[in-house]
Amino acid sequence: MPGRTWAGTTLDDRKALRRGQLVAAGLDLLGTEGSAGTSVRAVCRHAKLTERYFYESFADREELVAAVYEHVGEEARQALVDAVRDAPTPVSRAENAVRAFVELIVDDPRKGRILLLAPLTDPALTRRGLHLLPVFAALVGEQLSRGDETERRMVAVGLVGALSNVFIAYLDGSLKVSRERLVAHCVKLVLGADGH
Amino acid sequence: MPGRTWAGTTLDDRKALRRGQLVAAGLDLLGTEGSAGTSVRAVCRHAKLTERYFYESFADREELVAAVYEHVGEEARQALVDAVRDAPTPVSRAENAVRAFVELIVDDPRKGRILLLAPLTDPALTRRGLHLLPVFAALVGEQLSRGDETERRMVAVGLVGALSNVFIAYLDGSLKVSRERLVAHCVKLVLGADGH
DNA sequence: AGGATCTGACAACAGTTGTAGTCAACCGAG
DNA sequence: CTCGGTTGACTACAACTGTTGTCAGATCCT
Repeated sequence: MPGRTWAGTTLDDRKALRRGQLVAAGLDLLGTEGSAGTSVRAVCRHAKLTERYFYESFADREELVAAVYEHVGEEARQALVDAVRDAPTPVSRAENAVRAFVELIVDDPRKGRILLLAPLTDPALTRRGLHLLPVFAALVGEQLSRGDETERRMVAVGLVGALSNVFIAYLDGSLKVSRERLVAHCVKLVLGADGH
Repeated sequence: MPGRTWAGTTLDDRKALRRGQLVAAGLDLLGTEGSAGTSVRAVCRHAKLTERYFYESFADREELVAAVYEHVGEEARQALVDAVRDAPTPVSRAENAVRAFVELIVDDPRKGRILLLAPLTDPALTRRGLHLLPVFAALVGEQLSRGDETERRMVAVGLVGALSNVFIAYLDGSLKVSRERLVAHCVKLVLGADGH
């Protein structure tokens, strides 16, 4: 019972479409204007929809922000998984992963800002503890060869912090360096964190 | 011409005292409730003063936030300078510096949160580019022995990011580890960033 | 005691926020 | 053609924001 069709599309189709527009608008605003500029009204204006449709897809502002963050996070996770698969040596794995991530955030700095900055700046995300960095850190930690449980965890947390900071500096232009050199340095960080 | 004395204190004295109360209240709110909870009204409520006295000492909300941040930043800077002075070897310098910083933010996590998180989360600080981490990073960079200009800069940025992330994880309890071990690990990070 | 000065509570302004509701217009299936 | 689901513009609400202004009363010097 998807309801009767309308202009060739079912109601659910259009609803999903509108949801997509809202998420896209949220991604745009959160990635450029930042958290403060991402209000329900601003998102609706940006998506050229009215508030009514906002609450059709999201219970409140928080849900939208979470959806945007998870959307970007999933994209990044997928990119990393794809990059690491079929890479035989640890060195090539690190290189591929770093390169994939750099490509993602250079192609679209909004996503980098959302991934790295938003969880620190938006109450809706900090309140939920919605923080993918720990998740990535855990993944990294599993790859490490040396040390006991907490040792690996500390190393992973530090490594993720180092990478984040370097990326952020690169993103906002305060670290002027070629992309190749950025990648090379990050690879060195990743490798250095493990085997030393 | 300090004006006539009042209840034993001059006007300027009381004005400075009120300013102190406001900064203290701002520190408390910014370090616990975060940026969103640090409104002019909330600060005044917290300091048990009325808005009138707020604008007696600060032109606007931004000035208060900046004052709080600079207050905490100066405290940290002083603690680091004191810790490093009279430490002969690079190793003892690193150890003392890390220990001093940990003491500062363990004694009072509000200060850690302000120092590490606030510049990322509060528009009043990001807008001013008021970010002490780059300053610290620059200081660290000068201490490094190897590499050319940009190389040192990248290393310093990464190191500061690693330390920040470890501290933040420690602060919010997601990194459960003894203080001694935290210090030891951070020292290792600092030393490892340079001589490898 | 008189009078300048300082204090604190409070109101007012215009703005934005999240969230909910109303209502006329539209559209396509029967 | 008509009727009901769908749309979008709009208003309403209460809560908050930064900021400025008012005004009665307390305080202390002369």
